[in-house]
Amino acid sequence: MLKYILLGFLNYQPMTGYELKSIIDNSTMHFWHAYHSQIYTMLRKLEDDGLLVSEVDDEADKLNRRTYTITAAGQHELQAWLATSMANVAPVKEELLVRVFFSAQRANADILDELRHQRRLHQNQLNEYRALAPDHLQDRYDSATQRDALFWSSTLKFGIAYEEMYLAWLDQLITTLESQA
Amino acid sequence: MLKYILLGFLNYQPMTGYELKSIIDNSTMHFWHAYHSQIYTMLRKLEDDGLLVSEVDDEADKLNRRTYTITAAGQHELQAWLATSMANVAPVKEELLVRVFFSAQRANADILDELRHQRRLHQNQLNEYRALAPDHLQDRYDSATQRDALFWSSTLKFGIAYEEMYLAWLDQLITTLESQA
DNA sequence: CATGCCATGTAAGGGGTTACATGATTTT
DNA sequence: AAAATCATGTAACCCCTTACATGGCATG
Repeated sequence: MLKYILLGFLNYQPMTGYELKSIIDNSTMHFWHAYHSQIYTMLRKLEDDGLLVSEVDDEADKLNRRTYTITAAGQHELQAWLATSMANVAPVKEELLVRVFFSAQRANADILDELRHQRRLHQNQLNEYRALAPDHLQDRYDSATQRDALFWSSTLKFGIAYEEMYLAWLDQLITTLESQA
Repeated sequence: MLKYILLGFLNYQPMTGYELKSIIDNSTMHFWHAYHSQIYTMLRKLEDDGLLVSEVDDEADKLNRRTYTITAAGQHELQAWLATSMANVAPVKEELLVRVFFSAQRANADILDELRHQRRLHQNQLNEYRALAPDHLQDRYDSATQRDALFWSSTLKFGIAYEEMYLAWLDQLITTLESQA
């Protein structure tokens, strides 16, 4: 998946691994994230596969910044992937639900501590998403269109709806446990 | 995480790998899933670590069914894990959002095909969750209490809320794209 | 006697996580 | 001068996914 995220961003304009890391942290974090170690490794692999080319401008800068550019083969692979259909829904993996599922033997006070802690974290997450201007990404790309902004803001809406759902669920469980005090 | 799911279920009663696979498929699938290859491997590892013990009853059955039982060390490790706090929210990984994010160059008709396809899948998922009786798990465990049922049904509520949220988000995006026809 | 389900495993490859490692530039 | 940020990489380990592989039991 990271493969297509990198191809997707580089399809707008050439970038370094560091810039890609920063953009992923600031724009896809509500549905996909990656470590820098993973990004640099994958960029090398995509270059080996002929989907990207890279160059370091030794003259102009000593930081060894390697700028990656998507190739025609890379663009083709990206479009081919986008055209394929997802056979199944992506499975959810939620650690907190594992903990809740096996919580029957724990004291309500301890469970409530953890739930309230999680509630704060998710409230923070929601606040961060809401603080993002709808066009916070558009400013970074010359080639971004109104249509890009439509899809980007749609994924952000998902992130907001997810956190709102999560908070409502937490509140429901917290209220239930409190009423047993 | 699978480690604690296996310990968690075996904390109710001894079981075989096959039974654990079946129970995971029928009860935690909305927040965690695992392949049988992973389950058998992990059970062996947990036995090596002294958290489980297993035996095959050669006399009574030829199916080589290996029944795992949690040890005191395993119970301790499970409780210790439940007592730790999650430092961060679990990151979401949603392939469909990756696709939507990079969809600007695709035709609306193609995107709508995929979104409607996903809508059907998520509607099916929601219907399945709603069809589960609130006590569908309780019947399987002698030692399950009312309190177990409370937490189990709470995680199921999460699954239902998640799918409802997902459908509402899909409908919103579908409507937006349709209005551009 | 064929199909479907019960039952358990191994192996290869891919992807994700954490830690280690280094060094330049910019800001305070 | 110190601290923060920019910038790139490697290595070990673990987990997940897919495929391969085998064989017993039950039902029609």
